[in-house]
Amino acid sequence: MDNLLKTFKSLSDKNRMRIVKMLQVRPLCVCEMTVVLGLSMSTVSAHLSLLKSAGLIESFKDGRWIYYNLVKNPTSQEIASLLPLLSYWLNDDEIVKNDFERLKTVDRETSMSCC
Amino acid sequence: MDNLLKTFKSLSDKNRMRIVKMLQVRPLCVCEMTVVLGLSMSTVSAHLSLLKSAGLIESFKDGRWIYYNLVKNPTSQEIASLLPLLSYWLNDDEIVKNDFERLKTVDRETSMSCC
DNA sequence: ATTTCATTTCGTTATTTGACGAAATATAAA
DNA sequence: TTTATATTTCGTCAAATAACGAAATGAAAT
Repeated sequence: MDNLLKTFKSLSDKNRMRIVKMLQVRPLCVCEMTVVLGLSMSTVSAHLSLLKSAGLIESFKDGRWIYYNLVKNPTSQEIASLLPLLSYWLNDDEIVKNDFERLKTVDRETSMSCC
Repeated sequence: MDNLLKTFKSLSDKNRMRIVKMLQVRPLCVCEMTVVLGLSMSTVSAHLSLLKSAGLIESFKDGRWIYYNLVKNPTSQEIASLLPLLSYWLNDDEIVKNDFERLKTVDRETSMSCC
């Protein structure tokens, strides 16, 4: 039960939910998320480590950056069921829509570099 | 987004999850849950009011008692999707199995009365 | 090897949360 | 109407959580 509770807990914070929704768009590095969320890097990093430990996201390295994305192979049936549901949910939410818009302007690799 | 966060938050506490799982068996009054959970009535009452405010459970009166059960008509698509999943999950969990067993012995209306 | 810079870890602080018992409320029985 | 009892509300306290800046870490570039 602890694993499932951890998963729900990781999804019950507004900023972590925004992170999950943003990662449905594309993999992101910490600095990009920092810009969209308006939080400090240490705070975003803590949220990411919590989501990772809950089994919802994973990371890979690209040069000096660490990119995060939603897990490709969930470690539990619960997460495998929740992730698809989460992509249907909240797409009409104003904050989420705004994050999606801002994500377009915050791309480290192209135009507006954030870090 | 706040409603969904509230739903997830209500599901990220061990005792509230045990309550949800117990209510999958049958409607229960506060005193019955108190016995199984080993918590004070005020604590159980607080958990119930949180689950109710999240839209997961509802209540009805029967004499001097107030019975709680899972909502028949969820107020959101999210809850409508989550409730069926929750009945598949955690049925092999030791704590949940133990609660199920104890529920059989704690029936206010028959044999062992708890309150 | 040193510098640079993205990220994580650490220490601190304010807020939220879960627990309790006591008091208040409500409702059925006497 | 008074009594009995199930439930909720209130006040309190300890523990968990989310935020920050500063310092530490790690990996690529010079």
